[in-house]
Amino acid sequence: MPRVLALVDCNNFYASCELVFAPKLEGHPIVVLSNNDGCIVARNSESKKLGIPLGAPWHKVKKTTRRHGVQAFSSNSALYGDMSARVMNILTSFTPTIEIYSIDEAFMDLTGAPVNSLTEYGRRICQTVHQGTGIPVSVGIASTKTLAKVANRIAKKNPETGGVLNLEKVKLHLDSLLTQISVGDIWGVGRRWSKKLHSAGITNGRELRDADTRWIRNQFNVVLERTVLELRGQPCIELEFAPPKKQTIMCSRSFGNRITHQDALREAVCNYTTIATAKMRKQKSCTQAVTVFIQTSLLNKKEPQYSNSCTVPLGKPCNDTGELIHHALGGLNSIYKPGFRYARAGVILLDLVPQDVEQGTLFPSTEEYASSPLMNTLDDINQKHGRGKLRFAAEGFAHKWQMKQNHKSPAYTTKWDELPKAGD
DNA sequence: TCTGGGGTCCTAGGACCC
DNA sequence: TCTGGGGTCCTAGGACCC
Repeated sequence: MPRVLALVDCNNFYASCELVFAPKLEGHPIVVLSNNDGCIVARNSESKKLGIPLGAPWHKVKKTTRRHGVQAFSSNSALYGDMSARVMNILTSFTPTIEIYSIDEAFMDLTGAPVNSLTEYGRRICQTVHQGTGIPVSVGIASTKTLAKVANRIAKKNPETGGVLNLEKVKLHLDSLLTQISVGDIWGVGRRWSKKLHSAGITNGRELRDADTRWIRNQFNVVLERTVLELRGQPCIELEFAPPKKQTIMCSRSFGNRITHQDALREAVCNYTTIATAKMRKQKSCTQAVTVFIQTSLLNKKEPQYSNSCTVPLGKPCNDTGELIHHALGGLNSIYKPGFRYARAGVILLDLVPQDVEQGTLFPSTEEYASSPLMNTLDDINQKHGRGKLRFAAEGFAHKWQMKQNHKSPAYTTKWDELPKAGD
């Protein structure tokens, strides 16, 4: 039976989330900013029409966008995460064979569904998600993930499709559709390879599909070769219904203001360790090494630059926040140099292993690496009452380095005291 | 003054071993 | 002049994704 996949992708996801709770702004241009109000990461269609570029540094475009009446929102990840979960829930009610690919995308396996009613089915998905969450989505249907991505893209760009395109049904036009897609817009082709492909005379999706696979493999790698095969309708990338555990977990932030004292850096590193470690315990893993890194602003060429990192091997798997803070601070101490204005720091937990398996020992002891009651209690309380309710003293309270969020919307769906009020 | 954050996979080359 | 050959493991860096 030929495989049938759908890619469901939320339109302008972050911007759409904000609009759900600010319906008055419907029809007006809005943008969503990255952490620290750094740059623009999402725009609604009105902002796109104004020509506001994705990725633009906010401080550079703030004035002009204001003139156009653009409303800006700071990143509100709690809101987006919660809205995402609602969307995915609805998709799962259509079929359990779904791979949640990112915060705003999911692949669905529709193999076996009658081909002629697939477009209709896609429409129902759009309507149901929109009704249930207020989020608009597009659906691309095809035989491989890469082609489903193509279909989704075309559906999104062409309103006359109603947001749904079944590539199997428009096969006659496939060549012309692929010709219209620039090679850099194909899933799996980034900026670097797009450039290299262009200089080899391959400029659009059709030319990539028809390229010689051996040549692609030699000049690029096996990953791009798979992309070519997928464009031909030959599945190479499987669906993953159960997401694998993360192999590394990172937490890093740019600071709202430059840091010049080690005390503040220590505080930040403690906080990041706490966040990363809680994430790690949530997926029931232990780490075997922790990396700390610090950087001055790499973009500011006028300032003296310094960046360094330190990896501390742990000897045995660990998931205890206190212990990891100790190691992270030790690492920080060995790389810290006074006299610089630090812009960013981060903590990475490496070589993650399952919590209750001690690797390489003859007699694994399960108790030793299970979360301690203390860590469990800590996680429970912070889960219920919000992160930072219960914390290590080293995390501090002042947090002068905390990121800028001057335009943040409330946590409408995840905090009781920030629920939207009727009449607002 | 101010430019995000968090991941994965692949490959080449060096270290090391026999 | 001329200094083996083959295998494995690890790491850093480069590419990609959202």
